[in-house]
Amino acid sequence: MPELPEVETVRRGLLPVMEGLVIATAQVNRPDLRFPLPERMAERLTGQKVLSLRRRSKYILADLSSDETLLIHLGMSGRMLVSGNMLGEFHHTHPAPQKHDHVVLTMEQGTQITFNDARRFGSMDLMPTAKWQSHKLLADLGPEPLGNAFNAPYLARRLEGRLTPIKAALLDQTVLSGLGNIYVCEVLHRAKIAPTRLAGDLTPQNITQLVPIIREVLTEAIDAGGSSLRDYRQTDGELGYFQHTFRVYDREGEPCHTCATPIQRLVQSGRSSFFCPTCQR
DNA sequence: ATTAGACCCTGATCGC
DNA sequence: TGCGATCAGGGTCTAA
Repeated sequence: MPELPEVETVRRGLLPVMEGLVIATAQVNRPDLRFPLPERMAERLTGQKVLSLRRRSKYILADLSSDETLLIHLGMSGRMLVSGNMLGEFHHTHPAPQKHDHVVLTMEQGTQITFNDARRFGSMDLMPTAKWQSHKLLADLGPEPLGNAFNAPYLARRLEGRLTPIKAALLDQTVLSGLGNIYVCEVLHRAKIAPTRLAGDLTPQNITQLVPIIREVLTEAIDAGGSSLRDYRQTDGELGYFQHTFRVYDREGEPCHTCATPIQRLVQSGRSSFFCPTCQR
């Protein structure tokens, strides 16, 4: 599942084949994703020009000429794959339809954009563009980690007094939006903070260090095209390569790059935390 | 108000 | 090779 860097990579991959261009047809193969697809989605997309393609947290938003916005969430296993006639280059054939190709958009110049999602935790919705910020899935999201509203005073205020582990607090999308399991693990290792530390027990120095580390990890991951473990692919089917840079995630038993102590794994609120028991306190 | 746990669904992998 | 248990980048909902 894609976290912020993977979603941003997908958005950048879709940009040249969607923004400013018209959706010729929309085909829905399966409407029962995480939530049912909106009423008459295919008709509401057909003939619309995509005015802009934005990202909010782990969501992609396509603003349409109809004054509606298409909201896309990839869930755990969702992919957006681009094929066909792209930017004047002719890629001779469309790939064979795959299992779990739930929605296929065909753009006017012939590009096909396929939403494939084996687990169907992903979702799509349509809403009035003017009201996008109050959409149920977006209304409670915390600030973008790469934006100005996310800073040390803000984070300190949100963590103050919280008895939950810092791991859980950073996964809480109302605190900040965009981090997932991988990047929280990586951030906490770089910040030398144990995932079990209570959020309210972080020192002001911890919090001051955390903010630029979060920005750094996410920026590096975006530059690497995201992380590909199992499902995630860029829009051209290529893998991201940030996984080669992991310091702790999925490295249980392997030596810490800093001190050689074996990386440990523990389960917190149902998810694996990977950490170095020596470096992270 | 917070927080932990079950649940949603499919597929890959591992141990037997 | 087969089979069950376990695990997986997400989030929502319920109940304590």
